[in-house]
Amino acid sequence: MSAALLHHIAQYTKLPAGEDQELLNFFRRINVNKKEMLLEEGQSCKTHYFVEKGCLRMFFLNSKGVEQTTQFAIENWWITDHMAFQLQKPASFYIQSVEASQLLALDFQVQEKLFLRFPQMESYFRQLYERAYAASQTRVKYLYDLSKEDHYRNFIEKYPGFAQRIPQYLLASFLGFTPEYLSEIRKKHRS
Amino acid sequence: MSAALLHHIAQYTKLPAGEDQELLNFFRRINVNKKEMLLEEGQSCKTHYFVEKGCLRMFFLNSKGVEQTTQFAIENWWITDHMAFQLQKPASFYIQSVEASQLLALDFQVQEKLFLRFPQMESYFRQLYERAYAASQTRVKYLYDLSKEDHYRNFIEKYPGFAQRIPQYLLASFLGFTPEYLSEIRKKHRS
DNA sequence: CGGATCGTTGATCAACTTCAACGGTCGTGG
DNA sequence: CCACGACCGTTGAAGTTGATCAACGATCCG
Repeated sequence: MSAALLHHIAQYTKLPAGEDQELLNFFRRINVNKKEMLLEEGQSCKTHYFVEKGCLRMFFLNSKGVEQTTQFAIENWWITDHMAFQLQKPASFYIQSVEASQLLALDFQVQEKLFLRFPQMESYFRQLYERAYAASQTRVKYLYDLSKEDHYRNFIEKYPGFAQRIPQYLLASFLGFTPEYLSEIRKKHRS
Repeated sequence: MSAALLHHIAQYTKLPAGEDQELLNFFRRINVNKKEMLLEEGQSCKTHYFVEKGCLRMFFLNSKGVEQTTQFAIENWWITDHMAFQLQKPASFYIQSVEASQLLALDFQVQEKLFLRFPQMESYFRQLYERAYAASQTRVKYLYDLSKEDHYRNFIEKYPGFAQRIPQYLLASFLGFTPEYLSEIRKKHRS
């Protein structure tokens, strides 16, 4: 049980043997159904989520009031509104389950205690954030460089199968264009 | 001397007293003139740069062969191609000085020794990357939400003065549009 | 079975790019 | 210290990309 997180941590750092359960005690276990809201804009963001099973998404309401998805989190991904989490300020994003999901939750106050008790976790998160930031640099590069159509092609090539896992309007929202335009691209792509 | 980095670190973590010089020995001091290249696409990216004084920029060549600036680094900022740095793979970005600059350089191999000798530096970088990633989430939000014109307005409001420090074509490149269009926006903005 | 939600299609429209041309200024060599 | 060339910012016309709006059919779920 709960092997997912421990296995993930083991890829980055070596934890002391026999203390798995004590480590897991720092986390809350959460189960959610489809379309449950885990965070809403304006709320305080107390929690960092690890997805054991399922899929979450992060989005915000853009200046026209339309939901704009900025991130998905599937198995073995962490997700939160980091600006709100770190500074303990009101969130500017929503987090919602796309599918029924099993999560582990790490609360802000608990995190500091976790680092004191397991210094290896500081190293784990250092490496995790470093990678997340690196991925973000790459993503910004794509956002600058790729046309909407190339963005679509790049996505389905990089994450084959995932496009089938989510409704099409969410994919359009994530890729940054309208469902109508996605429809047009797909038509062109088929023929 | 070199107070800038120590002062920056002190904002995130407490270093042991009297060991400043030993800490600084892990870094190389570098001075560059205007427009010197510190990293080029395809090279291995060995170094993480801290700007004590001056300004660097990161850019890539887009699919049309045009330089696309993705990041500036001024005083007290760190900069590197993180994907290439972490994985020690060929860089996909260029790093170039915008002004004559004083830098501190932390090399990849040295970094691991630094963490062993000064565990607080692991915490410093964990917090730094966490903030960088948070800022990146906010940036992606802007990239999705703001029109090019709003992007310009938002930038000069958030970083007053910086727009005067760099040539206009670099600002246009960073904001993701053509110098011609920036010119048009500025005209509209004046009147 | 019925209503709401989702994907598709086509027409019109706005934002931004591209291209070409011109004037100003900066810095470098003579 | 001057003159020349290269680079930079601006302007306007024409062209693209992708958004918006409205309408329709399909499908999912209660």
